[in-house]
Amino acid sequence: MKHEIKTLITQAVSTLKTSNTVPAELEPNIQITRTKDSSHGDFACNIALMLAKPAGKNPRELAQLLVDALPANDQISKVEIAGPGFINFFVSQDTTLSVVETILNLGDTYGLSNIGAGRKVQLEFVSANPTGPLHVGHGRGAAYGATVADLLEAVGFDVHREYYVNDAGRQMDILATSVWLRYLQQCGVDVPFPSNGYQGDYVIDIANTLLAKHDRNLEHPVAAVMDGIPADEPAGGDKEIHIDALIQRAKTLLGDDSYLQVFDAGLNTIIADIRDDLKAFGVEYDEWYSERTLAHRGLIKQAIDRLQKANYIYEKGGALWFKSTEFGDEKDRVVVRDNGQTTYFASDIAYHMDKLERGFDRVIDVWGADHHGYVPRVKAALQALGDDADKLDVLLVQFAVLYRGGEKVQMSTRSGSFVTLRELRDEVGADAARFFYVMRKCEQHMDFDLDLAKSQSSDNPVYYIQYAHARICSVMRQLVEKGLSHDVAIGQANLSKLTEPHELGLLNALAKYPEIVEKSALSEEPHQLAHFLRDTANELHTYYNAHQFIVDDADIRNARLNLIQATRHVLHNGLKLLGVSAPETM
RNA sequence: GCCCCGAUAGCUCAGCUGGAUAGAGCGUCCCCCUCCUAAGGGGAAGGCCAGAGGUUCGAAUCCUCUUCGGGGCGCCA
Repeated sequence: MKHEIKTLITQAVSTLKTSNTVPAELEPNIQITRTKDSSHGDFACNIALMLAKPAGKNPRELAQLLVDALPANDQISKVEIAGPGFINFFVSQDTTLSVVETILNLGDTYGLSNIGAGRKVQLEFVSANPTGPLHVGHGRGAAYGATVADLLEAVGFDVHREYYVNDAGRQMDILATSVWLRYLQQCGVDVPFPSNGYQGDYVIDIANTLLAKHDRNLEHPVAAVMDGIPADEPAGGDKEIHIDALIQRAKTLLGDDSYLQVFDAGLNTIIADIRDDLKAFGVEYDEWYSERTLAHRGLIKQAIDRLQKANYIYEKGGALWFKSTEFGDEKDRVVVRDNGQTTYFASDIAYHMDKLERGFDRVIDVWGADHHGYVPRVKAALQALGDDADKLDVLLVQFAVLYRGGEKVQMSTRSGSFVTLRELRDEVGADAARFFYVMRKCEQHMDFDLDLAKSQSSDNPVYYIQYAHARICSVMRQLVEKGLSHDVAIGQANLSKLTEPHELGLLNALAKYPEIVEKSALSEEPHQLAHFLRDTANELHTYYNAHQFIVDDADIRNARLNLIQATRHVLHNGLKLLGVSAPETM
């Protein structure tokens, strides 16, 4: 409907252009908005206010000219000029009511569209280092990324969901070494555990499976492990130097093959765990992209070569630097260290180069807001490579802080006692977690109230919406118990009897749903859908309290049942897009 | 020091990308089940949209400055 009114206005404007009432060169941005107040009709357009000045007319006068030039349309029952010069449109009753039939026909597909026209979008999200279980901070990125992906798919984009696995680099060596040291401890070797190692119990679990598989074949005496290793921090040394020495020692004593086995035992166990965890959270990927393969396929070298050929690489202090400052970054960045190893950034350049070469029309990265400083250099690299950096959008997600009993829940990765995503799911359930995470704009800091997420009351928006859905299902069960049935055709024929304010409010909400989905998707703002569903649930509950659905008059009864069934579809479809279940009983 | 995000009711947040009288929920106070789930509904009170300038027909929304929060500024990943 919105689009149709826009078309009408566009035609009216061009009519005025041909009569020279409005300068022909104007290309106005026509905005049609839903009104807040029903006395202003259903839709409003502010075009006359915007064109008044360039056309040299007063807004109300111009509005009248536009209204006069408006083509006839039987879906519009009335057009009014109001206030300073708004053009208000009143939609005909038939059009208002037709949404019910549309929804009942389309069912699960109501709200889907094809604005994306099959354009390929790659969406990378979570991509947490596989050095331990996901924690609650990752949960927000997971819920947000998955929902944006589903929304984009709903409006017709071809979405590719990807997890970038950081399976190379020093952090992974620290993990492998941590696993091996725990393994040695399980063997009874009295080695100290480094302060900078991964402290979590899951490392011990991995060590135990390693022990079960390899018996004591990876064991070395404590002297061989620790002799000549610089002191750890608590002993007055440097924890970084200490752990690096231990990594080297592990590689030397184990040899390449055994070291890789320890490394992969850690990596594979954790990746499998992350995959299960996300799956239980309703989040699945099309691809798990390995950082290691970038090097194996020569992509890192290829990327650096291309930058070199384009003259954006120079040598300083034994390292190779990328001139990212030429593209607005605040300083140049190292891509190859003086020890010959490429940096994480070099991998990321190669990864993003590869993303664009895979033919996506658009590439979206969902990152934690703490990585925001990283955006300019990645964009700089794409520009330097001659790729279209505008195809890349980075969505930054702010932190979520958990509250329990009004107190901030302390998190500490260091001690290994952080709150994991799994613990969160166990505590509040996947539905509440998914909903709460997307209830806020992503750039908004979030207070996640665990008690509220758990509470089964109207305070909790998840239950409130789910309850509206369950209530409708319950009404349908009651109908059967009373020996009645729902006749959709009779309901359809009597829709015009739905004239109560509650019914009109609900009809309005249902008609708005496709616009909400479109807008949530295109602006990457799932919270708009979350808020819409809450409002729609409210309309339903209000209606439920004010009116009886199962009434004696079969005409009104079936018309109302059509309306609430349509509402049920919208709630169901919307919740599904948010990754939340729509239970039939509660 | 530089950069990013935020500041709206007592609390947690919306505000449809510049429009009509700034909205929800919670909390507080009053009210509604012999009736389809009270996991619900109705009503009341509650606001200098952090502050100051600017842009224009019109600003919570856009620009500048200030104040206060959160985060980031490695040859770590």
